[in-house]
Amino acid sequence: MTRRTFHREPEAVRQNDLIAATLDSVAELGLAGATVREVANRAGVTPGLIRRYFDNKERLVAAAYRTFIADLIETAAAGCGDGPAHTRLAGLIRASVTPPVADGRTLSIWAAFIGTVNSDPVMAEAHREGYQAFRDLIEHLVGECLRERGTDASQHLVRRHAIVLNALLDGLWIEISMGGDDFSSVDVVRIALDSTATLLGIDPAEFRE
Amino acid sequence: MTRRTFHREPEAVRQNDLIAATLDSVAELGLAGATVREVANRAGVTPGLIRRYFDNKERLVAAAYRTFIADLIETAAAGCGDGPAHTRLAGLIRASVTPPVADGRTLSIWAAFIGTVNSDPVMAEAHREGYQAFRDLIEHLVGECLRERGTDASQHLVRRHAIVLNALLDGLWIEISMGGDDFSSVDVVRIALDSTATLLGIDPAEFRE
DNA sequence: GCAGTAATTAATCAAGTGTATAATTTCAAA
DNA sequence: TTTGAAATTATACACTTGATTAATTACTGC
Repeated sequence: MTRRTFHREPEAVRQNDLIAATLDSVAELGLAGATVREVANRAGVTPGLIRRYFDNKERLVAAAYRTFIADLIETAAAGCGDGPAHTRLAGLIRASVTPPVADGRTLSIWAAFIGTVNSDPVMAEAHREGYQAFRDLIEHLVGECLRERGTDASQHLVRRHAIVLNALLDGLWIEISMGGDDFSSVDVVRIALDSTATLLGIDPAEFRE
Repeated sequence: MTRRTFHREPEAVRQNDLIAATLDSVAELGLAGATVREVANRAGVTPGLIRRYFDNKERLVAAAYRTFIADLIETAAAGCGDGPAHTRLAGLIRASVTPPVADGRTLSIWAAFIGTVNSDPVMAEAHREGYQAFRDLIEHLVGECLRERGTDASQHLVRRHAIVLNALLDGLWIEISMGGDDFSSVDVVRIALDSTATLLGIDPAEFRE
């Protein structure tokens, strides 16, 4: 009986592979399906190896969540591009309501993780970090946007607008990703942009890039 | 050695107790913590009994989800009261962003369940039912509201407004329930009502009940 | 009070879980 | 080519899980 052959990988690569395999497992099988053996199989590796890269399964899952959230925000933020603030904000919104940010797989992973936040302090911390980052990004853009057009941009108002806009984007993202409605006939990007403009008191025409 | 004493309960009562125990478990320990034994303990019952009321654990969890969603929507809808449509809509909004609809426990349960929807067809169906109900409720109220004030209430426009409003409420609900921000200084109800009025093109003053 | 039915308990099972460790294999350096 | 350290596999263990079944108990109708 011969052992299976294997080849070594740099630490960073193996970690990434394991994290990717974890996210795949969570997306397809739910958090309960992301067992050590399942993850190892998907990574083309033996279960025992996981322990060499992560102290325990909890750490692996937490690391996967951090990576997932960071990538998600980065992808959304990449839609900003550069230019005037209202263009960057529009880009962020567009990115938030279209794939790959808004899609079923992403929502599945997000929801699975969110469900643990309340009962798992480690996950709660990982969540708080990522969430704060997105909120700050929006608040910053909204502030710049208002200042750009010379309207009232007091801290209080900016914060208020950021809360509402953030909520709207979260909600739209969920609705779209869930896929329950048929948005085929409706232009979700248009809806998102027009609603944002209405909420911020901006002429919608300027938001259509 | 004597057995522990017990007393019989009507079928409906035991089922409710088991479902309530399941929801408590999910809220405090996450879905993974809602084991047959944990649920039985909380219900003051022996694990084996569960199988007399539910074919298997999956059914129990699905039943718990249905009950949870139905109660949640009912609670929110109860905020409507009666009167003119815009008053009822305002009531629904208020109820959606304040306890007991908007609170950490509710969000925890919701998130835990949502995380299973993608990988579990039974849960997916249970989810679709509840979600549709809330969406229909909003769409109906929005339509009535627009017709009430004589503005354009075409099916297309009503649907569009319902999508946006539903998203906004979902997002606000999540933000508030999550509790990350300190909404102590801000009046969330006010924010929700004003935003809705702005989106629907209604005078915010009429929305402050 | 008594008997019978059905709810409930208790005990057990096989399967799957995360973890630990020793035996192997790879690969880079000498 | 050889050697040694580190990555990887293989195996095993203790525990938890959901499920099953027989023994007991509580309650209902007579």
